[in-house]
Amino acid sequence: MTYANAFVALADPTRRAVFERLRKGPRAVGEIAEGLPVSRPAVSQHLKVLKEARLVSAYRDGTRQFYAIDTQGLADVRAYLDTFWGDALNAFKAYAEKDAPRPRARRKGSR
Amino acid sequence: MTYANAFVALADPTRRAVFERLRKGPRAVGEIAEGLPVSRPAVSQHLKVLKEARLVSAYRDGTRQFYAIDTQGLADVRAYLDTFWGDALNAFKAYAEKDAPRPRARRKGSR
DNA sequence: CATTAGCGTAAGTCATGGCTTACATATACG
DNA sequence: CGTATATGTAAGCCATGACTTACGCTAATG
Repeated sequence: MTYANAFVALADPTRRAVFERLRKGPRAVGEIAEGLPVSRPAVSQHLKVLKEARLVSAYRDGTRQFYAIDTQGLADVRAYLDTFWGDALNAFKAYAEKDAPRPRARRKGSR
Repeated sequence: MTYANAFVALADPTRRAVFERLRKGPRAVGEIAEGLPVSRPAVSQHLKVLKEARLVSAYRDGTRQFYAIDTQGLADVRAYLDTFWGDALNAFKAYAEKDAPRPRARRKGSR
């Protein structure tokens, strides 16, 4: 159920901005916070949420903490979404076959 | 940028429950609300958010309003996530090639 | 050791949003 | 028309969470 956390994580614009800053490779917290309109502690809190959603991973290098994109969380979200695709298509199919061929209003007297 | 709304929409558990109830085909608002631990107006509000995120579509049938899954919003989210996959892999690749195979200290007055 | 750099955590503030009940709107039907 | 059914909207309450500043902790450095 990590996809639930992933949705929550990616729902916040600032947190997406943090996440997107890791596109070009691992970055330290200070580098990520630099240029963002929020404080560095705020970035730390966002990274924590992203990490719990398995969207990022971290490792130390001296006093610095590097964060990188973790594709695990992305895969979880993708898998969740894919279940809807199949279901949605199947549902439409079943609906078209079993129920009314036209989803229009069933008029009264006529027919 | 509808993926932003989609993330917000799917971040809420109740709203996901509403969304998942459409897996097996279009449903009226009353049917969706039935069995859920929230009131029917709450479901209406959730459906509004889902609709604005292009995750569901709606059509009338008499006094009833049917909602169905709209794959457009799903596709938008998927496309957004896919950009990270490529970037993440490329970044790792570039990192493994250019920088050290071991994430050892570098830069900034290294000695 | 003492100091500095780099992060994480604590505590408190404030806006957002999810929920409720009450009301408004729209369509079918006798 | 008047009523019933089905849904959307309004207003208000309250918990959650995103932000701030202040502080604590760890690791490199001289």
